[in-house]
Amino acid sequence: MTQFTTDVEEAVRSIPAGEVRSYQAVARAIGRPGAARAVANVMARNIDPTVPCHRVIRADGKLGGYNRGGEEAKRAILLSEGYQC
DNA sequence: GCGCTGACTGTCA
DNA sequence: ATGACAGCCAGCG
Repeated sequence: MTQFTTDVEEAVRSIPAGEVRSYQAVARAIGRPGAARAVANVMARNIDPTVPCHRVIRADGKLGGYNRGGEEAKRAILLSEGYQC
């Protein structure tokens, strides 16, 4: 586990339920603007239940991806949390 | 230390 | 508006 990963997890954990943040926004929050791809990489490899990675979507409003059932599951979770996509 | 990969992003055609 | 291309960053072999 690297510091970068830890920072990403913390930033994602700070996202309130029903809200979403783009990978770029998270990257900026941890002081690495432009590292959106690296952030996505952390999400993809690190499956941590303490991190609401389903609240992290693309900057264009698309869901992006999910390691636990694909975009369908992600969309379902977001809907159940109150996020209208 | 080098090069490839990916749940991305912004720009151009 | 939709698709293709290039740029950026961290992790891994």
